[in-house]
Formats: sequence, C-alpha cells, structure tokens
Amino acid sequence: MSEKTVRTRYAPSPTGFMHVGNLRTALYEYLVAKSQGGRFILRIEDTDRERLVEGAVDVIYDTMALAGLKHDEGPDIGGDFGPYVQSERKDMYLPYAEQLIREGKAYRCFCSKERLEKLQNETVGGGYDRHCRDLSEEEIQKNLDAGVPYVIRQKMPIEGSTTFSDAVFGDITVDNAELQDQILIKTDGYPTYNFANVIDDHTMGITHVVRGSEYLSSTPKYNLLYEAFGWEIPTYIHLPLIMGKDADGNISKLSKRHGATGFYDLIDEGYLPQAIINYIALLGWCPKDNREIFTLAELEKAFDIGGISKSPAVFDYDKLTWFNGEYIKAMSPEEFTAAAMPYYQKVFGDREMPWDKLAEILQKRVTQLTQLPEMLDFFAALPEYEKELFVNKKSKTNLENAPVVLREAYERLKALPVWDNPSIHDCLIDMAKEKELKNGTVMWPVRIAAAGKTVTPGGAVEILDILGREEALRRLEAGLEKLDS
RNA sequence: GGCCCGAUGGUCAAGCGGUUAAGACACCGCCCUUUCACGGCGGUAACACGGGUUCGAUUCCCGUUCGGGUCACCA
Repeated sequence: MSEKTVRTRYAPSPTGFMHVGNLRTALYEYLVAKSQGGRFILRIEDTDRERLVEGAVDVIYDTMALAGLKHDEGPDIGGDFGPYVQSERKDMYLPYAEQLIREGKAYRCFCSKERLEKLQNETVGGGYDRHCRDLSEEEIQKNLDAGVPYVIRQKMPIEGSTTFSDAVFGDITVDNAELQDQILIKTDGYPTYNFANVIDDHTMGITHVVRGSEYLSSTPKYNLLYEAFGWEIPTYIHLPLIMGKDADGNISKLSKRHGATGFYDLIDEGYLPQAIINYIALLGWCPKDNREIFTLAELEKAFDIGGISKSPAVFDYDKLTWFNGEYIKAMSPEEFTAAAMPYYQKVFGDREMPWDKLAEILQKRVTQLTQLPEMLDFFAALPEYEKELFVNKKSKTNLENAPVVLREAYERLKALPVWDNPSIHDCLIDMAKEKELKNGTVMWPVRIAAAGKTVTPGGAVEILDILGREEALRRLEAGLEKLDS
C-alpha cells in the first residue's frame, strides 16, 4: 500500500510517422504501468520547432487508439500534471536551468554555431572544448549586453565515472570524461530533448522510464541532472532494439528501407492492429510459459520486466503474417465480413454477395486482408483462361474426358430443383459414384469452368453455390464451348 | 576511432552448473482433401571461437571475433 503508484510515459515527437519500434516502446510503457496497476501518460515532445509536421499529433492519437493503448493522462484528456505538450511547458524549463547556473552547475555558452562546427571537424573525437565554461563575470556581462545569443550548458564532471542501474541490463558504468557539457537550453529558448525529458519526467512523477537501448549510453547525463537537482532517479528499463534484414541479408536498425515499418504501412498491408501488437509484444519479451497468442488485456496480466531480453530482435514479416492469420481465424464471421468489406468493395463495388458464404471459405485461408481482391476477382467476372487449365493429372482430367464430364455435370446441375451447397454437393458426388469416376475428375473441370483459374478459395461446390444458379450455369456453358473449339 | 551493450537453429526464443538443449515462425516430407489452403503427423537445423574456474560448463570469469548502439543548438 505504501508502494508508490507506477507511472510511465510515452513521449513521442510529432513527426507524422509512427514507426513500429516506437509503437513497441509505447506498448511496453503501457504494459509496465498496467501490469502493476499504474498509470500510463502521453506527452508530446515538440521542442524541435524546425521539424514540426502538420496533423502529426493526430497520427499519434489515432495510432494509440487503434492499438488499444489508452492513456490515463495526456494533452487530449488532461490530468493533474499538465500541460502535456512540451511547447506549452516552455516557460518551465528556463528557471530550472538558471537555478543550475546560480549553483555553479551550468553556464552560458556564447560560442557561435560556426565555431562549434569547426571544432567538430578539427578535433579528433569531435566535441565542445568547454570554451565558455569558465568565462569571467565581466566577459559574460559584456556578451549579455551585446545581445550575443547563447545556450545554457551543463557542467559535467571532468573526472571519475558514473554508474547507474538498469532493470534489464544491470549496472552500467561510464567514464565522466566521455560526457560532454550538454546543452540544456537552446538559442531559441527551447530546452533540448534531454533536459526537457528530465524536467518533465520528474515534475510529472514518472517512476519508470522505458525507452530503447539507444539511450543506454546517454543515461549517465540524465542521472547527473537528477543529482544536480537532488531528485530521485527513476527506474530505467531499456529495451533491445528492433532490427531489420535487407535483401542482401544484412541486419541493421529497422528503417524504411526494410519495407513497411510504420504502423499505418502495416495496416495498409492488411495487418490487424491486434496482430501487430501481439507480435511486437513478443519481440524482446517472452512470458514464463512461452505462450504466444495474447490479447492486450492478457498481456497486461502476464507482462513482467524480468522477461525482457537484452539482445536485438529482427522483425520477421513471416511471423507477423502467421499471427495475422490466427487473428483472422479467431474473428466471428460478422467481424470478418466487416473487416473484409473495404476489400470486397474493390471487387464487387456495391453489389450484394452472400457474405456469410464468402466468410466461410475465405476466413481460414487468408493471412492478410489485402490478398482478398486477387482471391475473389473471378467471382465478379470470369477471367480469360486457356482450355489447358482443364488438364490436371492428379484429378485424372484431360481434354478428352473434360468435355464429357462437364456436359454430364451441367445437365444434372441444370435439373436440380434446389440450388444450395448440399444439393450441388450430392449431385456431383452421386454423378462420380454412378460413373465410377474419382471425385476430382468431376470436380476439377466444373471448378475450372466456374472460376477460370486453378487456384481458388473453396472448391467447385462452394463456388457454384456462391455464383448462384444462373451465373453458374452460364459459366459451365461457356466452358463447354471453349472445350469444343 | 573512443565508450557502452549484446551473442542458443534462417528468424523469434526457453534455459539461469549436470537437460535426449524446449516451443513458435519459416522450410522439407507424409496423411487428409473437390484445387490452393486449413488441419494432423513427422523431419532438417543451434549453444561464435580460445583460454580459465569446476568433478562437470550453453550457463560463471577473461580475451578474440562478430553484431549493434552512442558520441548534435534531433528527438
């Protein structure tokens, strides 16, 4: 009961693009909080005024909502620790930086960007030479009076080392000599990411900082800041990176060159949000019992920090596709039809189809909704096809028996009093039995004539049924004609 | 290049001093079947290397190699 409530935050920059790596970080932030009855906060980090993108914040809201990651506090819903947009907190940061200046832990740096750039190029390791760290009062005042623009930098210890503890990587020590006198406040008055992050996390009561392992080596800088202010250091949880594999088999940090890596790219490719979430949850984390299929709610219960892996994970589209297929199969027929409708419309327009029958044959064999149009196009219009399609060794069909079988099947089907799946099925099976033919020998030519292609969802019976009597018979006639020519 | 981190099959991964080294995806067979698929059954395939420590190392330590990250007035 005395335990402090866990608070995590997802702090994206509005760039208009939600990378799956970022989404995965958001997921883990969410799970760390929810698995411990904590709160998940959304904060928008827009301190880079030069890279602002119109409407980018909405992309973040939409993605979070689609993924099911509901935040407890944020710009759109408020909370006790607002504002939740950094640009609206702008005035908070400078006083903290000035406090550090007064305490001798930070200083104004008047160096021009040109000088810094030169330094960068000339010095072996690059980096700032701490030129302004020990300016005299007079010099500082002179610059101030002259209106020379300046930044505020933090004084890093020159010697010694800093050790911090990470919940997944353990203790990590870095020499202070590696640390630069980092900029806290930029010339434009805005705080840098690092500085704003620390101030915000502290003032928002964030207890667990979850982020990608690319921040591992800069964490000592953060801690030095916490220490300078005398604030409690949060629990760090660094996540292994998500990698991608290119055409040549080379592995590197997942990026656009690896294909669809944005959340919406994946959605556009026919992946379900829940499948994406489930898959990326397992990219860097493994439950004790090795289970694979999880809803978000189940993840909230099962998640534990101890199961987070240290080594980078390669994003595997095949496995994602498998997950997607599993989620599609788990849908109710109604849900499936609703999800498939946009793709159905590409093929059928506004035409009404027996959706339940389509779901029946489609649901278990689709792994990406985007496959639908190509699988279904033949229902809308009989494709052009060669009569060689009637030849199939396994079914023992050839150009000699196909016309005979098809004719017989056509006559029998035409005489059917009722046109439904069982009737069609029995009709064709009975014919095979009576004629002492393999089922396939009857089914193959019928299906080819009905569909005009060799690979179809469902067999001859399902296709004839869905086509409806009139259209089905018309296609069989066309098939006979083709065989006679 | 300096610093930091990592290393189990092609991929995700379990393992936490003694195991026939799990499982999943992918791949390959077989069965089922009215095609493809689904489903069922089975199979190929891994502890990067070299030193220690130990009765015993995939597990612990050191080095090598390889991979990744990071060194901005970007986040």
